[in-house]
Amino acid sequence: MLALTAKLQRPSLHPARPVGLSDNQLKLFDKIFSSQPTRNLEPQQHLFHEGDEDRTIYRIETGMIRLYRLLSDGRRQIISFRFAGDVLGIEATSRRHCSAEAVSQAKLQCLDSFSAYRSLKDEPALAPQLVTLLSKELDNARSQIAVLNRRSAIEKLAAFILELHARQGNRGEIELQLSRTDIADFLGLTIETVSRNLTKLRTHHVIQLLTIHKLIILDIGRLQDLADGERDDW
Amino acid sequence: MLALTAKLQRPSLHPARPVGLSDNQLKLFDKIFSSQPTRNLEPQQHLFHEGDEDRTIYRIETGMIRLYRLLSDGRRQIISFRFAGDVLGIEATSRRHCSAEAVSQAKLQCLDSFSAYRSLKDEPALAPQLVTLLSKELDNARSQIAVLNRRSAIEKLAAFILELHARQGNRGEIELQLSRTDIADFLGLTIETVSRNLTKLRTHHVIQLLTIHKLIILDIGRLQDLADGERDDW
DNA sequence: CGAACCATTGACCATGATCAATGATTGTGG
DNA sequence: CCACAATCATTGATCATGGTCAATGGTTCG
Repeated sequence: MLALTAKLQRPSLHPARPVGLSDNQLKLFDKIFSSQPTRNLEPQQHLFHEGDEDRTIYRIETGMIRLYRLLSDGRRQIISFRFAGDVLGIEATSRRHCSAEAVSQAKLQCLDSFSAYRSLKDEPALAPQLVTLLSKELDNARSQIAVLNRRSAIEKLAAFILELHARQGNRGEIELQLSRTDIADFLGLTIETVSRNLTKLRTHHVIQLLTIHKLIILDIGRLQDLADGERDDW
Repeated sequence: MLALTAKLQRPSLHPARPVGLSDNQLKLFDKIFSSQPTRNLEPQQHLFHEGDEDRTIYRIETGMIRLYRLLSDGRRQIISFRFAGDVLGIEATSRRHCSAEAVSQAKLQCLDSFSAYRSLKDEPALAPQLVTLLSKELDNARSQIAVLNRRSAIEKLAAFILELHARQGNRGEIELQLSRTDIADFLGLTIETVSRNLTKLRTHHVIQLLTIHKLIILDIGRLQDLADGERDDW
């Protein structure tokens, strides 16, 4: 999921532990994934649904995927956004725990779990790496638990922007391929609250909105303070 | 973590996927854990802290453990409560992601990760089981993400009580070994809100409080409805 | 160009946090 | 064993945050 370069002990949307793999781990996975078929997804197309029995493991080559669950009242909780290099679906035991849907056009490498477990026999070094991968996802999920609770809308949003910023290589312009609804469903807010707080950041010259889906950070220190819950009584 | 028997699609505190292991999985783990040393913890004693480098894996024999993280403002987010049979700490990669502390007196079996990975060589069937175990924790964490967000205090509390009830074998009396602060830190509420909503449940004859740490469910249907967000405008 | 969708803004309201006081329970030392 | 302190829980009053409803403005696509 998204990584964030943040001070230690400061709860961020996700502390700096990306789900992706280190270089030598990548090599092993490359070897396994390389001979596998790929799959292309159009925006809004589903990869799998909550409850599905399929157990394919995917690695994102390009594009962006959202994982989500539907709540009883029809609301959608986005669990995580996943990017190129991330691995999806190792966690499926008998059924999918959540749905996966393309945000942007995406290309994925597919690996059925039988092949994966066969590979485990030839390649025992793979097991600890699977554990590592899952551990990072778990860490990630737990970070979000710590974040979603009892943090104000502005804190969540500031942290989210910083996260995207870090994830996109700290470049000046930040691409929001996401709709306001996506952001809201991820942060556990309404679109109105997201919109209002973006405006607040804008009018206080912390960010600048170039278009609806593109923004620049003007005052990253301020943004960091906000994400950390430092009080600013504007 | 806690398991909850709830209708499908109805978000519960945790859908019915307990972290514990199935019988034949237990046998394998028994074999590995059996020759290992144990450790006893007094209430409020820590097993490990966030950031620690130790990578021991534990299985709870008796007692109750809470996993938590500290937020920058000093607040504590309880990630999960763990009971007898649950396994802790497989997810540690280089450092602990969260702290573990005994709620009640607890006895744990310890397994250092070197032994675990050595066992993996002799026992290749173990790897998928480790994955399963972690997957369940991940599922669990994600369930809590879906739950903590945008659910009212009464929904959270009702679901929590049902969870404890299921976890304690659906017996009449429910033991709350936890303080109000524990509950609040788990559900992302304040102790005042927890207290007020317990009172609300009490005055509407949904539960009865025997002592501060013991309660009976009087109207489980009502409680279920509340947990599911069915509107009751008392 | 118009329709459909998405985002913004405003007014109002409900929920739960905060501050504060009182009651209950637990633990400790005389 | 009681008395006192300390901790924990309950209850009340007030307030702020963010949700809801509603209207308007922008963007995109056929």
